[in-house]
Amino acid sequence: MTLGSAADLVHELKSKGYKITRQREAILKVLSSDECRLMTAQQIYEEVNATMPGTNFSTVYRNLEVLTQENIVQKIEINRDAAYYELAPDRDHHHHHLICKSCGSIKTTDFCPFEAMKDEDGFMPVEHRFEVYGYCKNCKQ
Amino acid sequence: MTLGSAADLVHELKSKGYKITRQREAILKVLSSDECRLMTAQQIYEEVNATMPGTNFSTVYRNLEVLTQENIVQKIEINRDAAYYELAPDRDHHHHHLICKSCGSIKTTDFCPFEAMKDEDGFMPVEHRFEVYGYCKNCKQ
DNA sequence: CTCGTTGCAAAGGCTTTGCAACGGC
DNA sequence: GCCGTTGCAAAGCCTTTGCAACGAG
Repeated sequence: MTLGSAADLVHELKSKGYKITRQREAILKVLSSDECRLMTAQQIYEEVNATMPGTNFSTVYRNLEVLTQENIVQKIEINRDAAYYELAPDRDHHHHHLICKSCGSIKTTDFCPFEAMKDEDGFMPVEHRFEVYGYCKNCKQ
Repeated sequence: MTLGSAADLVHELKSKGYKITRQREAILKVLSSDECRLMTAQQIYEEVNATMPGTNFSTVYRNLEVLTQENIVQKIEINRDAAYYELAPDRDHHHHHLICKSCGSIKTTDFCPFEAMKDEDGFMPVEHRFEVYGYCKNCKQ
């Protein structure tokens, strides 16, 4: 699976029968921008409106839902304040999160505990979440 | 640290300057009942009202917040529908969760990936969450 | 032209908060 | 009696939904 560029993702959506709107393109562009992104709907909304002014909050939410269902985006519910979204593991490299309890910054780590896990009586694992909370380099004085 | 019985926890709260009310006792009793519990505020509210009819939702929430801050209870935000609460790892044995994507049942596992994690450049870990989503014995046909 | 998509506004659902009454200690 | 706690009702906040207008193919 190729690491998703915005254009690739647009193409993929199209081939699945979805229409390509300027709003949809803007959202995909934000999500697949260079740096590793873990964003709230609010943040995505703001960045999208920088290129596509007038785009509605509902539109962002509805598209994030479509993208999540099509497994292009992964929804992460770290805390109840707001859900986070990022490119799905298939599109990006598999990783986990280091979350600073002080400044809220989120780093990614390649360490994955999943392989080490022994069989759990009868349970068939499909997905997993591993998040570490602590203090980042700047905040740990 | 002793595994918290309701009486112990009541005593601990008292020694920290909190007043002991019948509502508070009922909440602690529910949380520290025999089986490993991972409950929503709604579920706690219902069980508390079985012994203390008339207890308000706000009271449950306010107490859960106090208990979380005093590190007696741990708040787990698995999905946005509702937060889950359980005795904090210090009070209970350390464990993680196996969550069935079909029936929603939650089992616990003693497997913990934390020791295996290598140092992450400058990040000082304090807490961690590891949750595995999949299908339980009954649902995995 | 058709049917998916958007904007708008309102509703939903969990959680929090203001305030007066209550009740541990 | 004091001050933390409760009950009640209302508000907050993220997210979802109904509906008419829009627009991609």
